[in-house]
Amino acid sequence: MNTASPGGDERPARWLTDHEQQAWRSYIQATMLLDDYLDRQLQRDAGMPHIYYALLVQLAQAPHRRRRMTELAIALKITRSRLSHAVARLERNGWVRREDCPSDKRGQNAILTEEGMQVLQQAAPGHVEAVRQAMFDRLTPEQVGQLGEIMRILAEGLQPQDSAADLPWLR
Amino acid sequence: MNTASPGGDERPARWLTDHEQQAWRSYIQATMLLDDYLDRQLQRDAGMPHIYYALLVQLAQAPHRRRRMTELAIALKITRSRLSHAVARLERNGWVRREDCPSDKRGQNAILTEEGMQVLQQAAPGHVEAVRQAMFDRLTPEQVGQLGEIMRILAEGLQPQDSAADLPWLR
DNA sequence: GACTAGTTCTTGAAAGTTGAACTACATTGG
DNA sequence: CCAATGTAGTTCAACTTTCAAGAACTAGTC
Repeated sequence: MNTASPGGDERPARWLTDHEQQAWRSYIQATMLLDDYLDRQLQRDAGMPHIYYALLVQLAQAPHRRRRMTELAIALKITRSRLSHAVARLERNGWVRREDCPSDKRGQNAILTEEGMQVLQQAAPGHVEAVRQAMFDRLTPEQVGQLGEIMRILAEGLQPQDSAADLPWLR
Repeated sequence: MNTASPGGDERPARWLTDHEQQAWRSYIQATMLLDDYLDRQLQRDAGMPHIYYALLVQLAQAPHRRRRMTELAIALKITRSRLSHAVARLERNGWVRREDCPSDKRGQNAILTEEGMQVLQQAAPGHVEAVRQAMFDRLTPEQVGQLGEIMRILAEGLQPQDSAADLPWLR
């Protein structure tokens, strides 16, 4: 019905220990719940899903409030296709506009509009408060450190290999 | 364009410390990357997204390999609507079938078919290996413990409101 | 110049998700 | 028993995401 797992099928398959299983289940539950929670919060208070908000944040922090599409896609760790649709939607809302890249005619810059900046400024406090209340108010400073370190390790291991390799305009 | 944040706008809004921001960014990145990674792995090797796989696992572990729809939705922490669609799709594939609940005519049981069980058994080792390779092989046993504890705390805090209400002994 | 290969971004269709409206049945209180 | 209200699950419309394909451009090579 689908491709068999590649070579070495006879390997006895290391299972997870109870300890690991418990951590895994908690991880899945917590990340799903938190993701849903923040998505709903932002949908309600700012009219957009979490990733769209993150996109506006990226633009707000960038010099001149603008950034190349590919750069954005990499920073947000999403596909260019997804980004295209997202920017198209934000553009329809008037939060973002596009501009041809002068140095590379294939390129596009996404630019945060004044209106987009205002939406962001209105949404930010509520969002930060939600994050704080859902995560940081519940963890000790020590746990925050542990979480940061663990997540840093996991993210590093999942980075699409090339990542830093070729972005000449970032150098 | 959207609802203004409710009352008390003048509150100075506690921001995140650098320490917290760093942890937050790593968290967002790691969870996005891991989710994508596992979704792709399961789509490739088992022809379904992660949550659908989790649904089959739930059924496989349930007595008689069957479970009430609402019960499943709660266990998976998804909406009933989403579950309806998921079961419909899995039913079209022949992995799951439905059955009227004898004791409550409104109810439906989802049942794992023999074919579904086989798909699951084929997919499981590869999935476990992916989880292991992406997470547990990179963390020390101590970190696994920390992660489990942290995620347990977060999940608990996000449980749809009632949760703590009728578990007085947890207070 | 023109060929080839690679990059950038968009597009359209299919698959998945969401929230609200809806159907059908169950339960409760008079 | 009956009306009112609640619960189980589905369906609809709007939206987001993914996948595969393609248009437009750049750069290296002969």
